Amino acid sequence: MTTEETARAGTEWHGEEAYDVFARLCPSRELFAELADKWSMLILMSLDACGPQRFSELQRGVGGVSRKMLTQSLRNLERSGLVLRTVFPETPPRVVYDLRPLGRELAELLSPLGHWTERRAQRMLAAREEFDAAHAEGDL
Amino acid sequence: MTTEETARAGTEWHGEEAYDVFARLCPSRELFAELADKWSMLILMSLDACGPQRFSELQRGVGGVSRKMLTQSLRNLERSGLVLRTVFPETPPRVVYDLRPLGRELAELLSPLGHWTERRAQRMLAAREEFDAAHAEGDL
DNA sequence: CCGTATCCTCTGAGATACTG
DNA sequence: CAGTATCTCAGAGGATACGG
Repeated sequence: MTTEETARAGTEWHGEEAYDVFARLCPSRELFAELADKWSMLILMSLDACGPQRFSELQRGVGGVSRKMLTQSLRNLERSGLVLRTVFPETPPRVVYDLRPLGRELAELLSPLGHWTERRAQRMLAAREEFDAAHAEGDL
Repeated sequence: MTTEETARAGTEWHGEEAYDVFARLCPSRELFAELADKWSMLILMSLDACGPQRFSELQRGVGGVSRKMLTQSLRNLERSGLVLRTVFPETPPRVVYDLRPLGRELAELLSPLGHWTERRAQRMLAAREEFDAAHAEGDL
């Protein structure tokens, strides 16, 4: 039995044990669930690819995100120490978001994921068609 | 303007252009949204870490997942060509899930994410407390 | 410009019970 | 064992309007 498997023997997490994202009650799972989110990931990737950005820039950059979800996701990321929010008290106000070191670490793991998805999109779409075709037969 | 930024000038995607996860209407975005999901990611990570597994093994491995969500996520992953489902026609039936090459590629990008979360959990939790404390002041 | 507050809709997801 | 089907409900998330 490997270390990995040992750590996962039970998935209840009764404290004392090491952090384990597979364990339902482990704090790291809650964090993981928050980060394993479409909007959060795209925001971090956008900040990684394009550098510091204003709120409205982010909204344009992350296509389809509503102000509500953008605000909400940014707050979570800020709260967990991944993103830095800086307000310039001008009129009209200017607010700039940037990655903090922790966020940059994560973004650098995330960006390859985005690129991989783009690179393999064709292949996955083909697989889908095949799958759908194969399963249409059975349902005639 | 970098290539990256050029590709993201508009986020509408009118076909013809390269795949772009930041574009709301790009097919790669739909794929990304499906993969940027707690359960899908944990399933791929579990298959990566522990090898081929049966349905019930996966359910135990991925703590807290319901049969419904497990089935649903596995179907999606199978449909997109990431996971292979093999049925052994015995009684009782045995069904084994494994990574296909495409899924293994992805899983190898995902697993570091899980480990990163576990490694940095403490730090993120500390940041949260700090944030919450700082914002409790203002709300007195 | 950068949000917050409110309303409203729709689906994500658990619980439960049934099938091959 | 490995699912499918149905019901149910909370909460995700969009639209809109207002505030600093």
